[in-house]
Parts: sequence; structure tokens; C-alpha cells
Amino acid sequence: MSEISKAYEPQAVEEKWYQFWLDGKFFVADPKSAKPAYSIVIPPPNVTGVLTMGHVLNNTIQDILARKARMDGKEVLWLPGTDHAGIATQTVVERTLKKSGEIKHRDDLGRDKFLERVWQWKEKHGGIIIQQLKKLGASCDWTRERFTMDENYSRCVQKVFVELYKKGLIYRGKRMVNWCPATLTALSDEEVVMKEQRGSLYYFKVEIAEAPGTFLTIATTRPETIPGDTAVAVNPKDPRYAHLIGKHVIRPLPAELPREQKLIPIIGDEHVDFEFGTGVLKVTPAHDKADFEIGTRHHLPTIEVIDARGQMNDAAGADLRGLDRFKARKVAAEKLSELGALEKEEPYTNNVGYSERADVPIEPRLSEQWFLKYPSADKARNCVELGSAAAPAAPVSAPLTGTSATHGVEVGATSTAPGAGALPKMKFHPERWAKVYDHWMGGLQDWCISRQLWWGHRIPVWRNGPEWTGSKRKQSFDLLWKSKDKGIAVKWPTTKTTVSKPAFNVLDSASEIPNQNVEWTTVSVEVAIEAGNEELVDKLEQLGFVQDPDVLDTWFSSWLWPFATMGWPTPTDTLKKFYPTTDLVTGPDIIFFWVARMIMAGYEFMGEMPFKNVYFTGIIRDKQGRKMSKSLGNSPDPLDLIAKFGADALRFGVMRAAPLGQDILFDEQNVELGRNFCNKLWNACRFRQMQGGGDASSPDRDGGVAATYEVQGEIDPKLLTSDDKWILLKLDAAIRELNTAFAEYKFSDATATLYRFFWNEYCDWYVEASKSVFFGNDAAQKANSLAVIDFVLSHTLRLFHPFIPFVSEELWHGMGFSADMPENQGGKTIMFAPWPKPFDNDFKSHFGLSERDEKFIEARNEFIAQGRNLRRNANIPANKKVKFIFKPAGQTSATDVEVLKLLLNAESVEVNPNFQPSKNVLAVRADLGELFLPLEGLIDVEAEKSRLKKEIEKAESEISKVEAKLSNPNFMQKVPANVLDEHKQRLADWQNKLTHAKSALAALES
RNA sequence: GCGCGGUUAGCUCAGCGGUAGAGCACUUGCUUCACACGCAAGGGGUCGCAGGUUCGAACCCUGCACCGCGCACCA
Repeated sequence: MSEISKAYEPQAVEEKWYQFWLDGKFFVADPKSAKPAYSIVIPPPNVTGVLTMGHVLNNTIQDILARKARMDGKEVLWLPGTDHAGIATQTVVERTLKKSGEIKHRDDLGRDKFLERVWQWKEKHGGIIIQQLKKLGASCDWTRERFTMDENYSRCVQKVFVELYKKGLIYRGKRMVNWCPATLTALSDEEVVMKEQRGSLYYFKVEIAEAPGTFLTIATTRPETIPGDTAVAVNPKDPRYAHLIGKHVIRPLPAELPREQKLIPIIGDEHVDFEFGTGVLKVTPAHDKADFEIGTRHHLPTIEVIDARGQMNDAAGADLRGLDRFKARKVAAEKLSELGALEKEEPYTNNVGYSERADVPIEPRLSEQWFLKYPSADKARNCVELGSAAAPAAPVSAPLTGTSATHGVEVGATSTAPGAGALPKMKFHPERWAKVYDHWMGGLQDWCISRQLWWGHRIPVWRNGPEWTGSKRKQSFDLLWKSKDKGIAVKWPTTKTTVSKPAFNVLDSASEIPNQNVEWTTVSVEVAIEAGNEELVDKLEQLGFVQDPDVLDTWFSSWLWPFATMGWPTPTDTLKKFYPTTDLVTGPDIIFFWVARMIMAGYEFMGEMPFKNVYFTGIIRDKQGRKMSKSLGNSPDPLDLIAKFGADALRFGVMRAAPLGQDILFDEQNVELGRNFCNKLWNACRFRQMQGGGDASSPDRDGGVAATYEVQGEIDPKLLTSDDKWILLKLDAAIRELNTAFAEYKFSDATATLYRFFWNEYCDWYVEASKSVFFGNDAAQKANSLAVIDFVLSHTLRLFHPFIPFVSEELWHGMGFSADMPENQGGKTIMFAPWPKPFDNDFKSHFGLSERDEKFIEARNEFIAQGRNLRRNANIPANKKVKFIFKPAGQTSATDVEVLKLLLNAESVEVNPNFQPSKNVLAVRADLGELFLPLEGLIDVEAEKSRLKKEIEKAESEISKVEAKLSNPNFMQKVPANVLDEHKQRLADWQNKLTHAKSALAALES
């Protein structure tokens, strides 16, 4: 007998097997393989981040899909990498440098030095999350690890930029943007979250210039922006005010300005809501998005009063100058009060946009930024299956063959969208996210892609400087003209126009000769340049061109992830084999940030969708339902959990708790359950080993667990017990259920099935019943049951492998199954062992598996449960052996009796077809027959009596329910035959139970 | 305001038209020769509320309430 430890010790085996997989290059994807492809790209975590529970959930699912696909015989690419995460990383490094006292501001270091420090930081911390993913067991192809600022990746970003620029989809303009006064950069709309904020609504009056002594009252939440007001707006349909349109009011602030400088017009604009406040709106085009639009419609001037840092500037006037915007709000209100203009101030709650990352209110601000008009938006919008009523196209049950893909349900293009043409469809899981996606796609706004940061992809655009005159100008033009086919795009205005209304030509489009009448020195010429033109860039810079200082939004690189990581723009073997990817697994929180944009980029640059299925995980919360966050301290470190319980335990526990489409309330108990389950599996295998078998002469296997027994090969159908047949049928059912779960991406269903099958069906019933064979003397029978066990375990381990890869690999080797398989199909590693197929009819008839066996064992188990209940009711301690008398209803075998004896913990089970119960004999009856427990005067009769009374009550109640239905003429008339039969059967069953319980009670009372 | 989820046992969830289920927690008994990270037995639910459809509703429809989320936003 080999010595294997009593409890599974994951720490001892996880590292070993991960290294084994790496050494064997089992994760490496071969684009030349003849196998069908399965691919998935990792949502790249922040390069300097650490593993969170969200990553665990996300990556466990990806690993499950990847490992399952390998077992299905696919060539699998799971492509890993990290994201440079512009703001997040820069902020962390900046904060660290400030903390250490090294700098006060990043300007102290300067751009180049600062970037050096970020790269250093990245080198130092960048590997952490990758190492953590390895601890989790992630089977990524690490030879292909990518980073969104790799040289090749950067080339992709620049190429994409230049292409979109050429198409006129990327443009620069002065617009109202979401400005973050903390990080000093513009943000996209998606980076702004609305938060409810308590504040005040201030009512102040302004005098109408043309009618001295008459006033308008305005309600505002932001009195500090009054100095920036350039109009007052009313709704032209508002009878109260319409007649005032065209007149002027005197703006109260800044107080020190002369009256004529504070005259602002009253304008009419439909935007104004009659109902709100007083129906009069102050218009601050420089600091409010809606006001900016009003300003544009009415050609209003803009007055900026708040600077980039959120402080009031000179234009705000003497009272407010230099104050923080929130402080200024109070001061402005006080000032209004002093002036006698403040009528009232009432508490008010409104929604304010916050910078998601810096958690400060954003300041709408006019600034020069780069924007992208989304490409391929129509295709992207229409490719996602919108889960309508026309659902019957989707097959409900899983394919019965284990060889074909059972995930990645593909649905025909035309079933639901007749007008959609030949676009293949992408599926979202759960489907409801498709609506969210569609809605967002329907309201696309141009994307502000520039960030005033240093860490990121610098915008590859050079612009002429002020010294760009005379011969330099001529040289530049010649130079650009010569380079026009080398991945550059040049724009200059065809006429003198304002910057905000560009009328640009691109060098290689229609009109190539610049208009000689243009005042060259006064216009801006832009050159967008792809990577690889360093020489050109040098020359341009000598000629006075300067590169745009801004960097691109991080997502402007992430949106290329599915193909930029595979070698685009070169049509590599990898792209050919693995694009489009099969599945994407991500959180719904980045559906707009990332998923939608990847779909558009996929169509735009690859001409094809980037993935066929998107699985949206839930969000991990703590057990009180709160989001996990560092500040709450409610986010467990997954590495601690792995150290404590093992990676498999963590994976299994999380998957079990994570139903499709629901948020996950995480509790360490989930992981404990996973640990217990792994231990159960371990011990079940240990039990098998202890039974020995064969010639017991096998050498140690290559794994850790010594195997001193022979795997039992052939199962002899003639020697199969009912229990053997039953467990084979249960295995078959489990395989089918798992295939369905995979087809529907229901991983919690899959783990529930595994748990039930292995723990309840295999361990609790099959193994326990089979002990009657193993502890007996029939060697042939014993060998045959061992063969069944080996068959079941070798299948079970494979079913487990995607979920709990380490322990399944350890046991696969330890049990000797690896030695039993061809090298490329599990001989080396369980990773490539074929995914079990459901049993076909030939298999079933060969082994004589039928529903009858299943029914019999279920009846037998029910019988045993009742027998145990008898014991328990009679207060017989679990360890006390007692005598039972068994009165079989039909044929019975010695084996059956042995099993009864074992599972009832009986001293003996006497078979007596003619037994007549007398007083003080407890009895139960089931399909198998009757079981009697003579009490011999020692036991608690009252307990059994009350149990029987309860049972009688229950039976009577059920009977009356069914009888009521059966006597309802409507029911009898309309009910389908099968349901009617069920009801009749149920009635008979309960009547039977009732009769029995009554007679048992009578026996006790006699 | 619009939309999307959710509301089933103490907790977390499954079930989505024909006898209310699982895991955890709880109670009780067991160191039974794989496993106390275990075994066995058990208690516990008018399926959020109100109507409707149906022979029959946790399940379908309508309304309401509460919780969560997303989008939009009125200063």
C-alpha cells in the first residue's frame, strides 16, 4: 500500500504541475496545427496592478474554456498580456515620487526623465499580476505575452491613428470636454460617473437694463460661474418672459466691473425648461456643456473663469480670483447677498459628473482636444444578436457528441434580422447586455481620445511652429510630398479659416497642390506619421515641426487588442488561424470602454468581428453586497486564499458561487467548500488505491502519488452489479449535463453537477454500496468493480480538469491513468485527454445499462434511507449495530442483502418473506419490500409514533389535494393524459403509504 | 425620466405552467477500517404585494412596492 497523505495538500503539487505544463509547452498555440482553432484574448490587466477577485473570476472562466477546448481537440490560443493603463499608472508613479519627496510635480523631472521612471516602475511591478495568474493555473500561451506599449503594438496604434486621420475620422478641435482638475487631463464621457450631491439652489435677481427697476430671478447651483455668464436664456414659448427676448440684463458679478461690461443679452432657446426654477437660465458657455451648445447656437462669447486646476482666474473678478471652485461658490453667494441680489437659497440635490478615477467633480471646460468619429459603427451595431422573441433558432440541448464544440453556440445570421444581410452574428451571454450595447451604439458621440498625460502613446502628429516660414516651408512641402506614400497624412487648410471650423485636405487626396494664396505662416499644418519614419520626423523637427504633446486614451490602444497582439498589419499565420477569436470574457463595466470599441476596430481594420461570443461576468461583491474596494478593506487577496486553500479550491469555490449574469456575493466559505471538495476527490482516489488490484507490481508513476496497483482495464458486462450500472448511467447523465452547461456558459451549473455527481452519487452511494464487494471474497467481482471505478474516475477527472486543473492532473498521474492513454491524448498530461462523450446506445447495450437498473438502485437507496430513518427515530446510536428483518417484495439477491447490511450498519439482515410484525417492531415499506426493526423493548416508541402520525397527516393532505383535482370536471376534461396518469399514480402512492403508516401505528399501539 | 436585473428556507442561489429544490448555516447522533476538509438522520418556505389568464401559476399577463444597476438629465 502506498502512502499518500490523508488530506490533499495543494501547495505540494500546484507549483510542480504548473512547471510541468510550462516545460512541456502545453500552453503554446501552434498556428500551423491541423486542429480546429479556439482562441481567446485576455482582457489585459493594468500592468502594475495586482490580482483581484474580479480577475480570479474572469480568468478562471477563460481557463476553463481554454482547457475544455484543448480536451475537445482544438488548437487553443489563450493570448495574455497587460495594459499600460495611462492615468492609473502615471498617477501611481507620480504619487510615489511625491511621497518620497523627490518631486513636487512631474514637471520637476520633465517628460523624458519622468517616463524613464514609469518604465522602471513597470519593469519592477509589471510582472506581478502575470505571476499571480500563473498561480491561479492560467493556461495562457506565455510565449506570446503582449504589452500595449510594446514596440510592435505601438506601431499598430500609430498606423490606426494615421489611417483614421486620413479618412477624416480623427480631428482636432476646441470643444467642451470633461476636464479632471485633479489629474489635469480631459476624459471621455465613459470615464465620468454621475453622483448625487447635496448642495443648494441659489435664487438671485438681475436687473433688466432696458427697464430699470424690473428684475428677473434666476436659479442656479453654480453662482461662482456668474462672471462667466454671457447671456440669460428663456424659453421663447414662455409667456412670462418671451417679450423680454432681445433685451439685456446686468450680470451682478464681478462686482467691480462697470455696468456696460456686464450687459448680457436675454435670448430665447427651446432648451430652457419652463418648470425648472424660475424658467430663466443663466448661460455660461465656457463651463457647461448645454450652455456651450446654446452659446454656439446664439454666437455668444465665452468667458473662462475657472482654470485647469479648478481655481477661479482673473476674469472671475477680485472677490473670487484664486479661490478653489467650491470655496468660490460660497463666496459668490455671500457676495450676491451683500449686493442684495440673493433672494433665497434652498437645499438641493442634483447629479454631478465625477472623474471615475480621481473621484473629484469634473469641470466642463473648453479645450483643444483630439476626437474620433467612430468607424464601422453600423456594422458593429448590427452584428450583435439582439435576443428578440425570435429565439427558436437556438438549439436547446447540447450536441450529444463530445467531440464537437459544445460552447460557442452559433446562430444563423438571418433568423432574427431579415434586413441584416450576410453579417454573421455575435452572441452576448447573458443576452440582455446586447440591449445595453445596442442602446449605446445608437447614441454614439465622438470620442475624446487625447489625454494631457505623459504615460501612453504619444499622438503621432507634428505641427508647424511659428518659425516655419520661407525656405523651411518650401523644404517641408517637398519633403512631405516625397514621403506621401510612406504612411503619413498631411492636412492644411485650403482656405484661411478658423481652427474650430477646419476645411482640410489630405495630401494624397484630390487637390494635391496647396493653394498658393494661403497665408502659410498663419495656418496650422498637421502631419500624422506612422512608426518607421524616424528620418522624416528628424528632418521635420529641424524644420520647426513639433510633436503634439498629448497622449492617446489608453482604450485607443486596447481597442486593437484582438488583432494587434496577433501581428497585424502583417497577415500572420496566427491571425489567419486564430482571428476572429472564439470567446471574450469580461466584465459588463467595460462594455463601452472596451467591448464596443473592439468590435468597431475589428470591422474597420480586419473586416471581421473580433470574437464570436462575449461572456459578461458578474461583479464580485462582499457578502453584504458591497462592491469590493481597497478603502472598505473587504477585498480578500486571492493569493492569500490560494495559500490557505489552494488554487483549485479558489477556482471551484468562485465558479460555484457565480451564476451567469448575476453579481457574486463572495464569501471565504465558498473557497472552503472548494477545498473540501478537492479533498473529497483526493480521498476517493485514495480509497481506490487502497483497494489494490491487479498484480500490484507497477512501478511508481511519474506523478507524485505512487501507484502500486494496476489500472483495471476491461469491464466484464456479465459481472456488473446494479450499482455498477447505476453509476455508469449517472456518469452519462453528468456528462450530458456538463455539455449543456458549457453550451450555455453556465459554469455554476457545471460545478453543481460535478459536485452532485461526485459527492452524492459516486461517493455517498456507489462507493459505499460497493464496499460490500471490496470487503467480500469474490475476486472476479472485485476486479470488475475496480474496473468500473477506474473507468468512472478516469472520466470524472477529465470532467473536473478544466475547473480544478492541479489536483486533477496530480491524480491523473497518481492513479496511473496517464500510462493508459496514447501520448497525445492524455498520456503525458490530462490537459489533452479527450473530453468524455455521452454514452451511445451501443455502449449502453453492450454493458446492459437500462432504466430498470437505475430505478432499482434508486428504490434500493430510498429503502435504505428509510431504514436509516427508522434507526434514527428509535434513537439508536450511529455506531450500534442492530438486527433488521427484510421482507422482499420480489426477487432479491445475496448482494442486495449485503449492501443493505452494510449501509444500514446492521448486525444482520434476516431475509424472511413470511415475517409477520408484532408489537414493538418498527417497519417501513418501499418498492423493494418491507423492512422491520424489532425494538426489543429498549427503544423510544413514542418518537416513532409521532413520526407515523405526521406521515399519516401528510399522506392524507396530499391525497385530498389530488382527489380534489381528480373530482374537478374541468380538470378531467382538459388535462392531458400524461398529467392525469401522474396524478392517479401519485394518489395510489400516497394511499399506499397511508395504509402502511396506519397499520404500523396500529401495531405499535396494540 | 427611460431602460435592465432582482425579490423562493437564516444566508447564497436553482427551478420559469402540472407533487417547492441545492449548498452553506442550524439541530441530533457518530473518531464506522478514503475523507471530522468527514458520515448519517432531521427541522426550516402562505415562492415581495394586489389583481388577471388557466382545469391548474413560484413560473404567463397587468399594476404596485422595495433593492441593485445602466443611460439620460433641469440650470
